[in-house]
Amino acid sequence: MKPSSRITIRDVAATAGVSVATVSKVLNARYGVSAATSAHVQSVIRELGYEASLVAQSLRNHKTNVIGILVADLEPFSTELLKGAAKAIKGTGYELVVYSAGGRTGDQAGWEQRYLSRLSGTLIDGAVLVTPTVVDVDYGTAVVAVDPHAGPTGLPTVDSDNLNGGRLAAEHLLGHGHRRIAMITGRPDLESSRLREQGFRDAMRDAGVPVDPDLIEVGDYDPDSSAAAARLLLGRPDRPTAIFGANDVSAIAAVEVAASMGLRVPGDLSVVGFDNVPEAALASPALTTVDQPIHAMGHHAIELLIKLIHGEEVDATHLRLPTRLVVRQSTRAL
Amino acid sequence: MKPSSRITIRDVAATAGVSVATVSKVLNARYGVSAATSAHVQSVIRELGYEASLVAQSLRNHKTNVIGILVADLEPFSTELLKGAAKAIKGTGYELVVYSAGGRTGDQAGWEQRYLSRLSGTLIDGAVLVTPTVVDVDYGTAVVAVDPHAGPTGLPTVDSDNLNGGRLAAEHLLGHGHRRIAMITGRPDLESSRLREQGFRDAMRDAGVPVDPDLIEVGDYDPDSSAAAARLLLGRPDRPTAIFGANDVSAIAAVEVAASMGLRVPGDLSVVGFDNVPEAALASPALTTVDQPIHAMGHHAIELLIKLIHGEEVDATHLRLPTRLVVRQSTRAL
DNA sequence: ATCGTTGTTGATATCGTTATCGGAAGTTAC
DNA sequence: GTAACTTCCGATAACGATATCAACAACGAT
Repeated sequence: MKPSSRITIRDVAATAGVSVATVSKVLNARYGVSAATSAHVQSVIRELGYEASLVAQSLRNHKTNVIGILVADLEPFSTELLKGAAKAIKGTGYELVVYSAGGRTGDQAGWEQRYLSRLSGTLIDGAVLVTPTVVDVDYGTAVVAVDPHAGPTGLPTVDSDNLNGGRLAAEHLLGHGHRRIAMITGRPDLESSRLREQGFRDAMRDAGVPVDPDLIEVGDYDPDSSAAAARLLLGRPDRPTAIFGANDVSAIAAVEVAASMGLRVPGDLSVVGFDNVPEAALASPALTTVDQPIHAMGHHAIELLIKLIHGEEVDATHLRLPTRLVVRQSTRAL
Repeated sequence: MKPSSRITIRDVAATAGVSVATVSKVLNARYGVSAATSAHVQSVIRELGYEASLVAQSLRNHKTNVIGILVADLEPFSTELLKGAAKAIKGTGYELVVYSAGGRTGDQAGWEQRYLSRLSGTLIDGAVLVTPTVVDVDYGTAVVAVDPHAGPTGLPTVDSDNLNGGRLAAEHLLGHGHRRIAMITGRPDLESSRLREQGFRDAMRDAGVPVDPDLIEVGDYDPDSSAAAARLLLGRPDRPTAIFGANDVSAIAAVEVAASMGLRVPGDLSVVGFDNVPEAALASPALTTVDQPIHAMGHHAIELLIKLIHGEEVDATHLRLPTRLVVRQSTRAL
């Protein structure tokens, strides 16, 4: 009583007493089949529980209706982006395949390159890249990059106003009287990281506060690396009164390091993050952070990608969404 | 200068001066091709940057090397499970497609049924179901359920020891002197929810403490629903001194409701959760909770599924992983 | 010289679907 | 009654890969 092999269009044609061509026409609502036979074929389809093979359709139509999303790792930011993308994709007729490089497992750069060449035109119709090492090459497919690699790139892009975000964070701390403000920066190869730092520096300059080079440490957007940076910063004799973390992960790591050193946040140290992932609101103390509309970014990335796949004209291939400051409990006036 | 259409096996055969059959043999390392031609063909493949079409291979081989994971929603638990699955799938030769029903959007039950019938045998070789409404039907594919629907089911399953977990939570609170202990239960249709409640009741009975029916409210594993339940419980004149949330989401919701009512956790109210998602450690106060090894569950689900796909003998189709109590700051002796 | 063996290669059918095109009816107009 | 349409339907060639099987050459054995 095994279900035997899958029901094909031929089975349907046979039991309906028509040709496969007719069944195909019925399936795709093509012109050239009478109402009567159409109804009959449809009833047979229902009766047999026939479903067209997506694989065969893909081969024939040169499109798979699958969109890939490549993330370097499932950390909070990409997870949120994934949620936004997953929601956006509903009802579009596309499916979402998730490829995760699986963290810093020495997989090295270029994995998305390899993935893409293997998949494009064969398993996916397009891809959203949420991964650092995006090089500006001609992928065979439609591609949208989120928070892309530094450097001018011709790739369609979705990001947020990182420059202004960095400025907002610094201004918030400056406005609260802080002067010795440290920063744990992100991955130097990421455009977002550079812009956040630049915004931070701009605000400091505008306020006439010099940036102490000793108070800038690289955190790589990564908890361990950021914790090390925080330990360095807070171990200094003239330790900073505030830290700006390039993302929430590094800010939270800084808070934890501070706590382990007996420093109270925000009593002894103010901390500002970036991203406003859900964890920021849950952290204790709740993290003051720069919000980027992550879900919306995922949404726009999918929308943009689908337009590109369809070959539609897109007015702006570089979408930049606004950032804003969310004040919570991790900052206090000096 | 467009890349023109994709390079096919025919192009390779043509430029290499051999037949497609030979190229195919080289690709699959089949017997029957001389070392010389093999080397030559391989160099042509490299030169042209040829990649075999996964779609065509799928059609021909009746397998796609894609595994689907169906989640009802990307809440913390499924997100963690997804991470575990994503990590486990690396190096297996399979890809992971994520299907999210997108929350309680009236999509109604049966969506995974529809998905599966549309995808199985055509786009995916098997599926992991992380979704409530798993009915015990014969899906056309290999299927593994995580935290399945209540009721005996023949489906291969991965879950954790929910019964003992519920007991651990209750015993912890009882051991701290609590007697008026409330519970916010999960979705009544889920086996996990029922078992957690049962374990809770068992421990209460063994301790000789009667369960006040007024102190059991349904939370559906959902933040809003759980918050409503918490408001009900904490609004009572004889309010409980402790709450056991059927998952971390409801426990955190309860903490928030308590805070909004001016109650201090753990001072005025002890709260225990279930799952030990990352949010539990970040919450303030850090949540005492019952840990289930979510990543491991994802890992085992993928492993089991791949074995099923390969038709291997599996010793146990029902994997039950242990739970353990993680004591943090949200509970205190009465 | 004939036969069998081994090693290498290529034609070809097939997977399940869709687009194209031709043919068989039926209908209308003269 | 025939020409010109309309409808409706089916045969068939793709899509890109793989497995089967036949063909063929080279070789040694008889």
